[in-house]
Amino acid sequence: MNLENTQVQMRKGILEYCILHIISRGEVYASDMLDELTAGRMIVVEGTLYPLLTRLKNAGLVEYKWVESKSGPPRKYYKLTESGSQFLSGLTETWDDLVLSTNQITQKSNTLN
Amino acid sequence: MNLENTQVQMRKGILEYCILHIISRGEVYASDMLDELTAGRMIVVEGTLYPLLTRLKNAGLVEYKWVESKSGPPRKYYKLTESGSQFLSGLTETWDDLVLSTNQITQKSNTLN
DNA sequence: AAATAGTACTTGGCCATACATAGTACCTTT
DNA sequence: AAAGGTACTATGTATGGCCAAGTACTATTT
Repeated sequence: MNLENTQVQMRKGILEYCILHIISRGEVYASDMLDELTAGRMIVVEGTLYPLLTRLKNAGLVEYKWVESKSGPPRKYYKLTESGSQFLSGLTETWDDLVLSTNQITQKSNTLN
Repeated sequence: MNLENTQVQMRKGILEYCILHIISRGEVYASDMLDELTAGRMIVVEGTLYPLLTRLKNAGLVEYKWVESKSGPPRKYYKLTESGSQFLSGLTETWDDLVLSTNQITQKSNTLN
């Protein structure tokens, strides 16, 4: 039980939320997502992102189309499905609630005690 | 892949943070913690809390002493160790960073696009 | 044309945690 | 002694993040 490990655990599920959100803003492919995540200081490696995209696709939350590239192999451009859009709404609420609860619990010493 | 499942995933690691924080405010036993978590709308069941406390104890982050009760079996009253206090500091930073990053990514459409 | 480097995506296995479920042990009340 | 409540324990399942290695395609270099 070390910090690094707990940091990994804390990310579980949250990445899914971030990625769905990024996809919701327009069609993107994996490298675009990595760039946006990195810009937000959320470091993600390929071995995490690609399996996650596959899960989202299998769950019917996203879909993709192949688009040829001028500088390498073709890319999968993702976009949200209707189902994925609804799912994202639910996730947003879940995340907001979680942050609210956590803040209330961890700041209780300053406000109630 | 459903909402309920993702909600569970999102909690991973965060409970550890919340519980360490609760223990940091004074000696408490399991039922006290459950009450505080519930008050913050963070629902936790025994099957989650007790194993977590055992892990924290084995990792040397918390320690406990048995205290007899007037209304039932004796209780384990927990408090943070020096090591646990440092760990909590690290966790606090991790959590704050995670919230910051997530908010930045999910609100990007309003600020940068 | 062959070798090299870069980009995009895939796959298999490992680990830790949240949870469900069932069970143990102790105490008080009736 | 029986019943009910409280406190804690143990086992097994499912999931996701990550590492590491690998495949496949393209462009560039030699």
